[in-house]
Amino acid sequence: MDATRWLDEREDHAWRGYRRMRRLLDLELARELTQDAGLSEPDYDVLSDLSETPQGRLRLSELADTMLWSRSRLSHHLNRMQQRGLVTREECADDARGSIVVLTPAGRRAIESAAPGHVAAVRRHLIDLLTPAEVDALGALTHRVVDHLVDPGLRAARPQPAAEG
Amino acid sequence: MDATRWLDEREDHAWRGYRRMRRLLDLELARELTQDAGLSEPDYDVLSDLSETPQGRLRLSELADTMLWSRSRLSHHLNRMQQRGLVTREECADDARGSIVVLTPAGRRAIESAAPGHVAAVRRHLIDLLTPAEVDALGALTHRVVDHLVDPGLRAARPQPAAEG
DNA sequence: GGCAGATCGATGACATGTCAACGAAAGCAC
DNA sequence: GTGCTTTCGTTGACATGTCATCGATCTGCC
Repeated sequence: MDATRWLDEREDHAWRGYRRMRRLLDLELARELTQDAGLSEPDYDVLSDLSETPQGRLRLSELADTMLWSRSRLSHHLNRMQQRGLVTREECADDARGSIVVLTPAGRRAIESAAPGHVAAVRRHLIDLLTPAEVDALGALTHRVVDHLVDPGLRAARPQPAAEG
Repeated sequence: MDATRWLDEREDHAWRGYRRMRRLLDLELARELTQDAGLSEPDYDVLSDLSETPQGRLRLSELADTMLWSRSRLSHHLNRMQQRGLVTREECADDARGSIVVLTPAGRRAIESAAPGHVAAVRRHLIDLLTPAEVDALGALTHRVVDHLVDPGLRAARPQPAAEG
């Protein structure tokens, strides 16, 4: 049992910063989204993923996997969205167990009117505060962490500081 | 009404990466924390902040502000932690409205036994996957975003790549 | 002192997320 | 086809977070 390697000052700074940003950024984006469009962030994400498909239709399990949600959570959330008329469910022809989530016209209007404001908020509170190099670093770093979480066997190594371009 | 500036490919990559990392990293850290120490992340944060004070005591509102929690949320959560014997409440001498949150011996044991494993998990799943430059970049970027959210008036500008000091 | 308004923390109602369990249907072995 | 196992999506119970509200107390002002 060797001694714990605590976080040094820089590591601690990064870790605390990440957690504070996560909390405050989420709060602010959710606040603006609710105020401007009457949608929660989960609502927005569901509608957004649906609207990116050609037909505005997705198998429930496929949508859940894309969003990294449990089927249970998605099912509950769809009930609420369905009651508000944003989505409907249809039976799946191939698989009688399945159900297909369908964007309603109202749902499409909702996401289309919400998107510009939301993207602007993401820019204003995050993206436009970063240098291009930081945007790239954030993209690289987050995807490396995600890949490692999905498959720790990959031993997702730190890229070598030098070399490579 | 000018056209929306959508996210370009790199910006979208960073934004999607951030959201996926946030979700997966939180899930994994919470999972390990529950399994190894019987604590949730909120539990851990409360205990951690308390244990960093000399006496293990903090005014409720002070703790709430530090954690960026609402007083309501903290009050609810303390009820649950109190029932499990991790904290207690004491009256505040200076201010009869106030209450002081106190770490119990059991609470101190809980955080002290949980901390090494949790820090190791943070290293394994995040910090140790980053280059030193990325750690610094993450620290700089997140704190800039946080400062801007706390006080947008600061116009927290992107640091100039060159020059300036 | 006495009043007006702010702050503190608690509470109840409600929204949301998690977890375990379930019935129905599909897949697979034989 | 018959059974065993897995997958799909739903459901109910419960844990957690948010919001509006409340009584109590403090603060500043007169």
